Amino acid sequence: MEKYLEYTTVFKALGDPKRAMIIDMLSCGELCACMILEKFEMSQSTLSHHMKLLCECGLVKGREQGKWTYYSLDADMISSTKQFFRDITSDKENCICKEKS
Amino acid sequence: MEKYLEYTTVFKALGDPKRAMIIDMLSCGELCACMILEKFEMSQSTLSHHMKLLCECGLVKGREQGKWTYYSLDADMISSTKQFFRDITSDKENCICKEKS
DNA sequence: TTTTCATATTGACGTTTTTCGATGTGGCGA
DNA sequence: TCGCCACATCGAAAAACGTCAATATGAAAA
Repeated sequence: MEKYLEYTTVFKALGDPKRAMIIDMLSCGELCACMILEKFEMSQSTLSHHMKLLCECGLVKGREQGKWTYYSLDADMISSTKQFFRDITSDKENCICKEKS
Repeated sequence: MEKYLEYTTVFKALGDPKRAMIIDMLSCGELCACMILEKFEMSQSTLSHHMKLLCECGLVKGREQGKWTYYSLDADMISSTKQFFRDITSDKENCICKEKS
């Protein structure tokens, strides 16, 4: 059950169109918050909140440099999320549906 | 932007541990609602609500037979979701981050 | 036909999420 | 040092969500 909970925050993070779009933007490389903000009609505090969620779930990493914060995708978390999604959507021997309750 | 919205409902659906677990259970094959209910501490109406969300986002299909409703995964939606996730997390030429705003 | 069973819907309630304006913080240039 | 800039945090308001008990629906059994 912990496994489901771990990825719950990831999917919740992806379950907002603006955050999904931010992930898409970061897929080409690091960007600072101000560059992301330019693309959206959103207050600065709202963006900051979205970035916090994206970092907390592990999909995104932040790197502070002087006044700026640069954000980039965390490749490990992305691939383990893909793996998780593959796991729960494919047949397997030790599926929870086969547990004797 | 419509593309992000389309998958928003899918990721929201996955963003609940019990629904992710239901997807996992269905990955081995069709199950009726009563079998799923057995695995959870959840009221019948709550499960029905979760199943409705899972169907509405497209991940799950329902098939009514007499008194029972059988649920199963929709392979097409699952593979297109994988594709979408792959798209937004991989570098590409026409990335939105490269659009001149 | 009447009852029973599986599931869906409704209405309510507390919790979480989204968003904003206002304010705080820490670095950098003047 | 002083003020500006990029970003984070706080507090509040509105909307969305998860959950339940009660009730409705519709099919099958009695």
